[in-house]
Amino acid sequence: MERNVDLNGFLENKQNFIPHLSIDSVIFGFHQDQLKVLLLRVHDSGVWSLSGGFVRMEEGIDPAALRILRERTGLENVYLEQYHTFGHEDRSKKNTLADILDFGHTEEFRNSWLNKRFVSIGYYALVDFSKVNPTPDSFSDIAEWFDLKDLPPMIFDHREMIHKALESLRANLDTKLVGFNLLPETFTMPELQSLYETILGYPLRRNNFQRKMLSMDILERIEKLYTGAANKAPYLYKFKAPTTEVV
Amino acid sequence: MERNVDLNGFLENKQNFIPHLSIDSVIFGFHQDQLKVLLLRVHDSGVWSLSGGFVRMEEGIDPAALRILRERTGLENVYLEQYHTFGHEDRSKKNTLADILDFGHTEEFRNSWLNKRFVSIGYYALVDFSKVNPTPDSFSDIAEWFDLKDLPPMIFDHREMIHKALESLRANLDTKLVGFNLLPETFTMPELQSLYETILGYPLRRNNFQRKMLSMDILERIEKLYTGAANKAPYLYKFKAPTTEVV
DNA sequence: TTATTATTTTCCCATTTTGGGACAATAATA
DNA sequence: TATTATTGTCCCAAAATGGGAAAATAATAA
Repeated sequence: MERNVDLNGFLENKQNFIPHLSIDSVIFGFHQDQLKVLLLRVHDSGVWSLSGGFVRMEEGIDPAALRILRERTGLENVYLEQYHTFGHEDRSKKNTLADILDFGHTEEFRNSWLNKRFVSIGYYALVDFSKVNPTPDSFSDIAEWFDLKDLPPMIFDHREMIHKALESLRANLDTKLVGFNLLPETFTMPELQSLYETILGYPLRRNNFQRKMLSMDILERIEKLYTGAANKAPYLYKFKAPTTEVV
Repeated sequence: MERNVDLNGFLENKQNFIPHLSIDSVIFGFHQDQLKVLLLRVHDSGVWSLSGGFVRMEEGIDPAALRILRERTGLENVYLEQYHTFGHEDRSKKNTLADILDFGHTEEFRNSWLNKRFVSIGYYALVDFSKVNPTPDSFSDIAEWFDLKDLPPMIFDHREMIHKALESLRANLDTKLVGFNLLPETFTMPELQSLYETILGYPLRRNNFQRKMLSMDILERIEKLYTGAANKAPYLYKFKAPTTEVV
């Protein structure tokens, strides 16, 4: 079956990518009290993948990760962190592109550098959900947010990559104060608490959470936010330090 | 100048290594109250390097790291942790092997896959200093321990790799309790404290350190150690959990 | 105008953890 | 038996955390 898949010279490696090496980014967002990841659907399949790409021969891996991220989200300044490199010998043998994509040039694909074993450098990105413009790549037709607790079937070992990224995010949450990158410029204390609870996976006490956050002297209190609800209006805060930190 | 360097078919990549990808391990040891790293001297040069190697086409990166470690130390079960992947576009452009090694087949080397740009996966290993049998590889003639505070000139970006490994070790010291892998089977409390102080780089209080260690219920108190010194003999301890954890 | 309701914010006290000084124990030597 | 150099233990103050309760307040209902 012939499908309208444009691989932009990928098969011939016209862009001179490093072979056997890829980059995959877990793009985290926060929306409606849920932690989300941006996934790409492999062309006309039920299988999804992380935002990934390759490293050009003269390109650093951090710039490559930022480039890929820019292409998938439209964002320039993103909090990006390299968390682990995945290199199990069989990691790209299950749910391969060749298994999924049965477009015209399958034979050509099977023999191409794309269908070889890959070691993948894992990054995770923290973005403001509302600012992202999800854009599919050459291998996918849809870019969509998924709830972390309700992931679709995924290519290769991408599910484990997400799992490990979340572990790393949790470990960095308190030390590197990265959570703010998932929120808009201003936010309320309950919103911030919900973010923390969602990432950590367990509830926190309002009083103690607020005490801890305020004691760190990293938040600036703006005005109150009147939502129209029949209760006390929460304060808006903004993060004092620049919220985006690029690798 | 012709030198007796045996590259074991490296130049022709007879072992079918993944190109542009390497593994480097920072091997930490602890000796005479000093944190040490095992370095290899590039053949007949004053430049040293980490224990490194390449990944075979059908080999996972963790097994590859263990294989390299085994070759350099003679140890089978080592605590090994992947901490960062280094992929700056220029990282292998300064202090290159080609600059250092001017052995006969320089021209062949300059054109070989070895002289290309490499992305390197960084691991660090924690070993019992006394059990290591330092062994050079094809590119080096001596393997030697260096004090972390007195490092020699190093190839590529290996100095930064060590620095970042130490940062990672420090961050993991309390959470993963990895320090014990640097000590022999049994050790005294002052020895353990010295290890912690050396890694962290600042002094700790005896009383509080002991209280903390004992409260974790991870140490088994053995008999006393009589050294002949004119003072109270310290207890020997051993770590309850298995001290080696392989990636 | 006043009570009610749903939240947010603050306060306070008990408990736990940590900081840090002092003392007790002890192995060899004088 | 006293001395010396460590190691091991104890204790109290200070700080951090756990957790309940009260105060504040924005809209609505009476």
